[in-house]
Amino acid sequence: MPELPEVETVVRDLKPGLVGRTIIRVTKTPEAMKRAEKHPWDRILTGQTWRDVRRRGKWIIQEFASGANFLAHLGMTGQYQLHEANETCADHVHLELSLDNGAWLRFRDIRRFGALCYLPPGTNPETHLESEGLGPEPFGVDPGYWSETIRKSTRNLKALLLDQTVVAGVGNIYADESLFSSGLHPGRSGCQLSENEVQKLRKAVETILTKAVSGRGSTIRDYVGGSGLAGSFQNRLKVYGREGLPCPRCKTPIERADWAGRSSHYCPTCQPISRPAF
DNA sequence: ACAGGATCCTGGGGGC
DNA sequence: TGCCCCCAGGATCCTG
Repeated sequence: MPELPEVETVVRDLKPGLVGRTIIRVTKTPEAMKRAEKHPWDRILTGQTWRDVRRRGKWIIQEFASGANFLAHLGMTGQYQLHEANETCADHVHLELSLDNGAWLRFRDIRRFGALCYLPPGTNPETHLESEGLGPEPFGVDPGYWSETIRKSTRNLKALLLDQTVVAGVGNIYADESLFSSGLHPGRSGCQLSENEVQKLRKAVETILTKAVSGRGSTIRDYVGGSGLAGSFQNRLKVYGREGLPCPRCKTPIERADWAGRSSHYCPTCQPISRPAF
């Protein structure tokens, strides 16, 4: 579900309510989540105090004063929210933490594709994620790295953008939007791109994600921020979810086809499959 | 090295 | 109202 802008929004919403707070009780543990590590969560989380909350790719990094880190990934339908003392608990809450100010922090995940990971003191979370293959943040990517990675690959652009080892944080929505913005067809091979095209794509990814962060992300179905507020960027999407509707640039109906096993939305006129002659 | 499919899950929407 | 089928923002694993 959530891509970089949605995860960033959750982090910004949660951070002021978590930093300095202490977990006094763990009232639900994530046994039902296959991608949550097996830990005595009750024992390792109780007493921890948040020192920082930040994002890396689609991961939420919670740094505790003890030096331990607690990582959360929202998968497709994950929600990570702070609740007031009296708020009732929805279905599919897999982790519930009671804080020292009476608030509750709940991790809810309908489809259970999310992940939870605990790193003991001494393990740097960013280094850990990078050792697992996580690629660079999409902001301020070195143009040389980008060109080298994209242009030497025969894979199609949609697959490259979705690959978290190439660049971290892009998912289906913003891959489609970035490709439209740069006039590139999702099925084009990375090695077919000119240097100009590849840099246009790099800038488009950065621009689209920045705008989406400003709009608090896109709420298509389940996504809400850390305070429960929905996103707004879904209203500014130009191709995603707009199959059959006119292209905002040229009025050609937007098409949808599978690339890299994901439904991809694009304008067949503005995003030609072969490189324009001019 | 890469494409494609299956897989982990639940729920919403459309068609009948 | 109900049932069945398809679809979904992620990521991994397997096969060819």
